[in-house]
Amino acid sequence: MELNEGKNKFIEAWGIFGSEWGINRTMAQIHALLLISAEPLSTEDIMEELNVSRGNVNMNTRDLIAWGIVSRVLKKGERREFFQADKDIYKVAIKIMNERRKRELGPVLETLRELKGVKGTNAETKEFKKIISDISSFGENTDKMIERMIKADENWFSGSLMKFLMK
Amino acid sequence: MELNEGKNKFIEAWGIFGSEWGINRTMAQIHALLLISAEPLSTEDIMEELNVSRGNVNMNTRDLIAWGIVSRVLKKGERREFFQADKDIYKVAIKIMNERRKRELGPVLETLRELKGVKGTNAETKEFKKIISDISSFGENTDKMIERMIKADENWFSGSLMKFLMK
DNA sequence: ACAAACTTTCAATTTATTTTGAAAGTTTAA
DNA sequence: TTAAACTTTCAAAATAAATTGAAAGTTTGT
Repeated sequence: MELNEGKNKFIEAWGIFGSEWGINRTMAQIHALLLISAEPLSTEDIMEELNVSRGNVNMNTRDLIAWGIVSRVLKKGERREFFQADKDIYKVAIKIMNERRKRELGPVLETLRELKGVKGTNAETKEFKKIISDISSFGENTDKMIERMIKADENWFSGSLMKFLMK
Repeated sequence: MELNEGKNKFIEAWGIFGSEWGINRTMAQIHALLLISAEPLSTEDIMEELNVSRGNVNMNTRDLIAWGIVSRVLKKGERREFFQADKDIYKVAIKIMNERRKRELGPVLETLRELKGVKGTNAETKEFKKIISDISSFGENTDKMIERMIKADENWFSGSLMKFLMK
């Protein structure tokens, strides 16, 4: 397979994968493009490569930066900004997990905590409180686990425990 | 908080959470409703409770069943079918992970394997092959890890390793 | 201060996804 | 076999999400 065909296939696959997981397709494609690009790319490079508008590139690069997996870089003698993806895929995975933890898990855990305060002692209420409590514990544990992964040594994910788990 | 208000809040929260992760909102809401329901529910019960059409309930209950987290049950003396969710949240999490692994991770890993076959020895190609190889390893490891979790003792997730990880 | 170079915003449009609901299909009991 | 009870399908409609692109905003060099 030729390099160019390969690049296109990767960008396409990454876009589909992202959209299956609730991530905007173009954002995933920009991420893919930056991952496989040796040099940082400008807004115009991305527009051209993916055939999307300036506004779209602007919004999605901002999002990628907010996720902490893409950074702006400046080239000397160049006025405009370039974008560059973090190529350490373990770090990227950790950051994505952590962002989703904060943005999406957080609010649901908050709701679950409230729901534990539902009043009543009849069978129906007990059933409700039981499942809410179960889901809440599970969620809180998952949350803590991810939090610990982040706080731990940066190498945790590629380190010994991970290796043991994935052996 | 009253039970009914609590139920509604849970259904709403679960629906939002699902949709953030690429799961159709109604499907997540039906799942939520079944999770907190002491008795199995019929199609009509669900239609009424969530204000959605018969076709919608039919499609989404089928999906939930395909995911292995909801089952059909028959009540004696009743013609129609009822639906019931698996209330063991650990099992549910494992099943969801496994389904997503098969459906979504699988295809992307397949593509990555193909992409390793890209030809060329120049710097650009090497860069490409390096990142593809990294992503591929990471993906294959994640895949294997989940697979092992499934195959292992059913109690794995609530068992000692999990407890250690989440301590 | 000016204007060129560049970035950001957002209302309007396009595209994608979800939902509806009525018709077709199936099962059951008599 | 018939009809009532129930389930499934799917084209059309409704809704939600992503995208465009031009105008507004900002920064930089002279």
